[in-house]
Amino acid sequence: MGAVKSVRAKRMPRAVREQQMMDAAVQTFGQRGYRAASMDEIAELAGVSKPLVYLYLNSKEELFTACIRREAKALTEAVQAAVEPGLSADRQMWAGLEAFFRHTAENPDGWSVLHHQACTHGEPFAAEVAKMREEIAAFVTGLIAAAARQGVPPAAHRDAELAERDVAGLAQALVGAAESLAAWANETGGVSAKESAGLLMNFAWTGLDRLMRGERWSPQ
Amino acid sequence: MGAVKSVRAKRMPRAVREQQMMDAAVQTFGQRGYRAASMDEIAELAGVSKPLVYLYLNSKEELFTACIRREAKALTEAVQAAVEPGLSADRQMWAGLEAFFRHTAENPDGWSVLHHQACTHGEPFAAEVAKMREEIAAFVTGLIAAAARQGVPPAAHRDAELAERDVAGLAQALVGAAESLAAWANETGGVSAKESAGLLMNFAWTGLDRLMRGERWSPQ
Amino acid sequence: MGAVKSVRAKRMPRAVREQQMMDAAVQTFGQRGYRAASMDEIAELAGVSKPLVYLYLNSKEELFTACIRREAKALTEAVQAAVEPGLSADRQMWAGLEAFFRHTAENPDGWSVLHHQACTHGEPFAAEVAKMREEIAAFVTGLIAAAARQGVPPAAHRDAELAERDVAGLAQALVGAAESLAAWANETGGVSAKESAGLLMNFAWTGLDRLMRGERWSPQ
Amino acid sequence: MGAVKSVRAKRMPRAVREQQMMDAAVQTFGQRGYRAASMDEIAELAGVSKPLVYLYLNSKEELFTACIRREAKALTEAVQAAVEPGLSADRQMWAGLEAFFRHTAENPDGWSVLHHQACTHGEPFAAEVAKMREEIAAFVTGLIAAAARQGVPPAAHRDAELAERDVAGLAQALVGAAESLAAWANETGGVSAKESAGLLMNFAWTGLDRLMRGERWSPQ
DNA sequence: CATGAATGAGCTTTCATTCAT
DNA sequence: AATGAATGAAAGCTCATTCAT
Repeated sequence: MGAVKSVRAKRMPRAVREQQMMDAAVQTFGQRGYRAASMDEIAELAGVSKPLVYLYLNSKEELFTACIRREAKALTEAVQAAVEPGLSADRQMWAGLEAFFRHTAENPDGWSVLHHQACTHGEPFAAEVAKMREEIAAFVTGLIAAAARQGVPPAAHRDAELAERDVAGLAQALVGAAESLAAWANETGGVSAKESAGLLMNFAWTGLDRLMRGERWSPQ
Repeated sequence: MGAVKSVRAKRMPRAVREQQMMDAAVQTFGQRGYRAASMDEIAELAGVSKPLVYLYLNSKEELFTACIRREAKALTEAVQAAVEPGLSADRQMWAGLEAFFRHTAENPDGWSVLHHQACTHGEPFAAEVAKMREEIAAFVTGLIAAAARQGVPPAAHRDAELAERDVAGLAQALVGAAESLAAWANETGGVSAKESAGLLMNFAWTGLDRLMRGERWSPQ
Repeated sequence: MGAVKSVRAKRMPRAVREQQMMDAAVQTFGQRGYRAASMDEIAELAGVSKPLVYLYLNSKEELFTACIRREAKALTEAVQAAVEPGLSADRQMWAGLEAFFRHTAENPDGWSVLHHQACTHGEPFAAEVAKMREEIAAFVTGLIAAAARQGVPPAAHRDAELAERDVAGLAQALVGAAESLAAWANETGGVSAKESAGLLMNFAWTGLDRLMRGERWSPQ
Repeated sequence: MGAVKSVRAKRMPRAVREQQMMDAAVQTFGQRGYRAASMDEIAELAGVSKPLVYLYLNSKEELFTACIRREAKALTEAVQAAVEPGLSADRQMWAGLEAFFRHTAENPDGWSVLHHQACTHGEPFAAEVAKMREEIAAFVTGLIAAAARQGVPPAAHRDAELAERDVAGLAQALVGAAESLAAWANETGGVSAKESAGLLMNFAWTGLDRLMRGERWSPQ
C-alpha cells in the first residue's frame, strides 16, 4: 500500500512527473529519514534520472520542503474538511481527531515525513518544519479556544478563563497525544481511526471540559 | 547551558574521557540528529582526536547506543526516584510528571536524543531505541493500571474495567502528550516543570479519573 | 612498457572507461599488492575520479576480483590457443610453456596480480584467487596425465602408472617451476620465451618422460 | 602448532621478549600478510604493549625485516645442516630437499613470510626479500654446478657444459618447483617431506642428470 | 622494564550535484 | 523532455607511531 509504481514511462507532462517524484520522495524520506534518503534512490523509485529530479525540484532540500508542504496541506485539509462548523465543540473535535487518525493511517509515509522528520534541527529547512507544526498547533488551539468559549456558561467565565498560554500548552499536549497514539496505532495494527479518536476523546475531552468549567486538579 | 567545556586537558583517565566523549556525543546527536552528526564534530567538541573516540567507543553506532542507554537510564531514574510508592495514584503521577518535565528541561540534548532521534527507522540500533520507548510506556501503563485498581470503588468495577489495550493506548497518549509538552515548554521558555505537570494533570488526569469510574464519552 | 596512458579524455562510453580502470588497477595491484594499492592511485592512473571507479566497479574487492578474472582468462586463453590438440604430448607441453612465458613476459603486471597477489590469505576474495590457481593446476595436470597415457607403451603400464596424487604434485611442481622461471626471466631480462620453455622442457620433460616409463629415482 | 602462547609474564630479559615478539610477528605476518598485519595484533599476541615492540624493534618495517632474516637463516641452516659434503650430488640434493620440505612443513608461518610475502614489491624492504631469494637460489645454483662438475665424465665435458645462465635458470626453476610443492603439500596435508623430496627428485633430477650429460630436448 | 593515553595521516566509501548531449 | 557521464567534498574508520609516567 502506498508503494510507488516504477514503470518507466517516457515523455510525461511535467506536472505528472513532479507528482511521481514527490511520491517517491515522500516514500523514501518517510522510510529512511532525510539524511539517509539518497537522491539516487528517489530518482530510481520515481523511474526517472537524477538530473530530471534536479531540473524539476532543484535540490534535496527543496524537494524535502515540497514534500513537507504537500503532506501538511493534505493532512490539514483532511482534518478541516471533517470539521463541520455547525457542530458542537466536542463533536468537532471528535470529527477532527477521527479524520486525523484516518488520514495518517492511510498515508503512513507522508505522516512519517511530517512527524518523525520534524526533528531535524540542524537542517536548513528546520524553519519550514517548525512552521508546519505551529500551524497545526494553532488550528487545534483555535478549536480548544472555541470550545472553551462555547461550552462554558457565562456565569462561570471569570474563574474558568484559561490563560492563553495554557490553551497553547493544551494544544501541544493534545497534538502530542494524537501523534503518539497514531504512531502506536499504526505499529500495533488493528486499531481503527474511530477507536483511536474515541480513546483520545475519553482521555482528553473530559479533562478539557472540566478545565473549561473552572475545575482544577492540584497537588494536595 | 549544557555546552561541553572543550578545554583540551591531556592524559586523563579513561573513564573521565569516556564521559567527556559521551557528553559531546549527546550534545551533537541531540542538536544535529544521528546521521547529520559527524564523528569529527563530536571528537572536536570532546577535545580529543577521532581515533580516541573509536578506541574507547568503537563505532558511531555503539556510541549512539551508549548515549541512548545513558540518557534513558538517567531519565528513568529521575522519574522513578520522584514517585514515592506510598502516595495516592494521582500524587504519584503528578510527582512523576514533574520529575519528567524537570529532567528534560535540565537535559535538553539528552532528551532530544531520546525523543527526536527515536525515529531513526532504518538504522541498526532502532531496536535499542524502540526498547527504551517500550520501557517508558510500560512504566506509565503500570501507573495507570495501578491508579485504576486503586482509585475505583469495587462496586463500579465491572463496568469501568478498562481493556488492557485501552490502557496501553492511554499510556501512549500520555507519553506523547508529555513529550510534546516538554518540547514546547523547552522551546517557549518560562514554563516551569511544575506548571507543565499541573497542566497535563488537569488535561489528562480528570479524564483518566472519569474513565476509571466507567464514564465514557461517545459521539452523541 | 605497459604503462597506462593517463590522457584525461572526457565523456567516454562506459565500456571503454571500465577497461581503462581495469588496466590501471592491474598495473597498480601488480606493482603494489592488494593492500598497498590505493583506490586513489588507481583512479588517478586511470585518469578518472574515484567515485567513477566505485560507480562502475563497486568496491576495491570487486575491482580486484574483476582483475583476477580478466587476467586469468587472458592467460588461460593464450596457453590454450597455443596447444594444438593434434601434436604429441611433448610438443603440446612445449607450445603451452612457450605461450605461457611469452604471455607473462608481455603482461608482467597481470602476471604479478595472478602470481604474487595469489597469496592474500586473509582477504575476502581468497577463494577467487585459489580457484584460479586450481584451474591452472588442473589444466596442467590434464596435460601431464594425457602425456602419460599417450607416451607410455602399454606393456609398461602397470608398473609405470602414476598415482593420481603424484600427478597433481608434479603439476604443482611444474607450475611453480614455470612461475619462478618466468619471474626470473622477467627480472633478468634477455631471456626469451623460447629459451625459458626450452630450459624447462629440458629440466622437467625428461624427468616426466622417465617417470612415465616407470623409472624412479630413489635414495640409495 | 606454532601458536604463540600469550601468557603475559612480566619482567623478562630483553632477548626473550624479543623472541616472543618475533614469534608473534612471524605468525601474524605469515597469516595476514605484511600490510594486513597490524602492530596492535602483534603486540597483543606477544603479550606486550605496543610501545615495547617499538622500543625493541623500532618499526613495522624493521620488525618485518628481522622476521625475514630470522626465518631465512633458520631455513638455510636447516638445509645446509642436512647436506653432508661427502655425499654424491644426487644424495646431497635429496637430503637438502627433504630438509627443506621438513622445515617448511614444521614452520608454516615462517615459510609463508619468506614465500608469500616475498612479493611485496612496493614495500621498502623489497631489497631485503630479494636478497634472501638470491641467496637461496645461489646456494642451489652451487649444488647444481657441483653436481654438474662431479657427475659428468670428463670426456663429455665440452659439449655438456651448461651455460652459467642456464644453471641459474635451472636453480630458479628448481626453487620454484620446491616452493610450489611445499605449499601444495602443506595445504593438501598428508604428504610427507620424504614423499615431496622423492617426487621432486624424480621430476627434476633425471632431467638435470641428462642435461649434464649433454642430452637436450628440442622442439622437432 | 613497561605501559596507558593519544594522534596525524590515510583509507574505502558515499552523496549531492552538474555537464554535455 | 530527458539522460549517461562525471566529480568535489566529506564521512566513518584504521593504523603506525609517540609521549609522559
